[in-house]
Parts: sequence; structure tokens; C-alpha cells
Amino acid sequence: MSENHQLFNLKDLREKLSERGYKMTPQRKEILKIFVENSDRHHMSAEDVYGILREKDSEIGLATVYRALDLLSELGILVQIDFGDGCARYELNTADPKIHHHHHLICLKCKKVIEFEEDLLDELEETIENKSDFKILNHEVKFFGYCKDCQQAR
Amino acid sequence: MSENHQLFNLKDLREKLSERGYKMTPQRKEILKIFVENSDRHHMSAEDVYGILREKDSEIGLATVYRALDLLSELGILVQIDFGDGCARYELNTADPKIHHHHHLICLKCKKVIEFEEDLLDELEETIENKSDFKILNHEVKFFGYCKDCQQAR
DNA sequence: TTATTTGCAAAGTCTTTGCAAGCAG
DNA sequence: CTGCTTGCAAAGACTTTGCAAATAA
Repeated sequence: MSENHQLFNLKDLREKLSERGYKMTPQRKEILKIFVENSDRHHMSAEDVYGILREKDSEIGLATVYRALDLLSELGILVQIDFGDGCARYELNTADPKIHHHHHLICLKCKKVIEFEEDLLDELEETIENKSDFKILNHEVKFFGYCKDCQQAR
Repeated sequence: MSENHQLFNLKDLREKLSERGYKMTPQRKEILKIFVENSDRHHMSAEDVYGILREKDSEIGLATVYRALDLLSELGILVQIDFGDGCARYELNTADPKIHHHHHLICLKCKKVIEFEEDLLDELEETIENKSDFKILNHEVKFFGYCKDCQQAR
């Protein structure tokens, strides 16, 4: 079975890196690969990625993970998400709507994060691009409120 | 002139606190007041609030600020926002659409945050409430991409 | 070759926590 | 009174940074 090229391939990475004067390194390849291989496992933190690396007996250091996540976000390959749980989390910024387009419901009481698979933001995105000269690559939507359990518990 | 009751009043605070077994304290009052008085100054961090308190010669400690912001968010009086700049920020969760309903455009390169005054999310919010049993109090929308300057600079 | 990148450890920042004293209800 | 709250300082968690060695182009 070939690698998962529908999500992201290394040619894209190499291009985006050299466009901006960065270099392709085994570490950056490996870290991106982790996101491609774990695309089901949403919003991973630096520590999550580092943990996966250690399972693979990789020698990549934690600081390198932080630097790579930062860089891949700047290139628009990853997206940084924040759930207020104290650490930055990242997802592939894939063009596949099935993966890309979901929202997060965050319970104010128990802090649970629920995913909601529906988007409907294309129109708004277009409106904003037209009015603001801002080139949108991705978006992040969070709804705050009370989950089913915590509504009852009040 | 009376206090700014259109944004939030202390009766609401007292009610929400006692509903959940918390107490009304001068510190909590004062911290909420800062958000009401500075409603123009969006997304304040704990440090920002603490700075304002020190200007007022208040004796409130930083730990108390953190605890109050946390509590006011849990009560749905404030909303926590994260711009990835390393600290949590907060806004009043007012029902006034003029203040409540805006989105954030975040530049992946220069990290600039631009506010966009338009919402159009009511419909989506309703859809989600119906489908998910989640009671929504507020939302936060961020668009990631490249600002005007950074598009040209590429 | 040469500027970028890495790994390590140390430092930095933001936030939380333990505890005794102080208060609101 | 009684349990919640505060302020302080210490601890904790996550992230960044300095630097010499290694490496991609």
C-alpha cells in the first residue's frame, strides 16, 4: 500500500520550505508524516507528537518538535488550535472537507470538547475575503456553552 | 450618571454566583467592573487586568485575578479567547450583537489580529443546538491566512 | 562552503496550588 | 459559625532560547 498521498505529500512540503528559504530535513518530514498517519487523531499537542516519536525510537528532540510545529503552521500545512487546556494543539490543514470542516463545542463547566461535523462557513469566508483583502487558508470555530450532562446538573 | 447597566449589572453576578454556591466578593465585583468599564478594549489578559488594578491602587493579587477570570468564564459572564500569543484573553459575553458578534482574522506570518465586524452564525448555532443537545452561550471564530501586507511580501 | 537546523539544558512565561488568615452568608 | 475566598510565595506546565555540533543545498 502506498503512503497516504491524498492528505499531503512531501513535494508540497519541499516546495513551501524552499519558497521561504527553509530546508527540508528528516525531522520535518517525520513530524509531518505523523500528522498524515494519524489524521484520525485530531488536535495533537507537541507532547503528543513527541510521544509518538519516542514510540518509534526516534531521536528527535522536544524543542525540534516545537520548532517544526511552529514552522508547519506558518506554512499553512498545519493549523494551531487552542482549547484552553494549557497547550497548543495542531491539525493538518487539509483541503478535504470531511476532515477540515468541523467545529468544536466546549463545555464551560466540565471542559469537555465535542466535535460537530458540519460547516456552512464557505459563504462567510468568501464575504470576508472580499471585504478585507485577507487571504483565508483555514478557520477555527468554537462554541461555548453547557453540554447535555452539565445542563442537567445545574 | 448611573453605572453602565446595559452591559452587565451586579445583580446578575450575585445571582449566578449564589446559584452555584459561590460568594459575592469585592474582588470579583471589581474585576467584572474592569471589563464593563473597558468594553472598548477587547480581549484583555490576566496581566492586563492586573495592571489596571495596580493603577487603581487595588490590593487584589494576581492569583485572585486568575481565579476570578476562570470563574467568570465558567459562569458565562466572560468568554475566553486564545490568539496563540501565549496567554489567555477574555471578553465580556454580552448579548449586544454589536460587541458580541465579531470574528478574528489572524495572519500566519506576522501574527497580526484583525477584527471583522460581521457575524451570520445564528443559523449555524441553531442547527447545532438542535442536533447536539448542547446549550450555546457564545462562540469564537478565527480565520487563519495571510494579511494584505504578507500576501505581497511573499 | 555557508547559512540553516538540531539536541540539549537552561531559562522564561503564564498559570495553578498550598496554606494560613480573612470574609460572606 | 462554616465553608468559601484571598494573598503570598512556591511549584508546575508549557514553550522558547543559547550554543556548539551537524547538515542541507
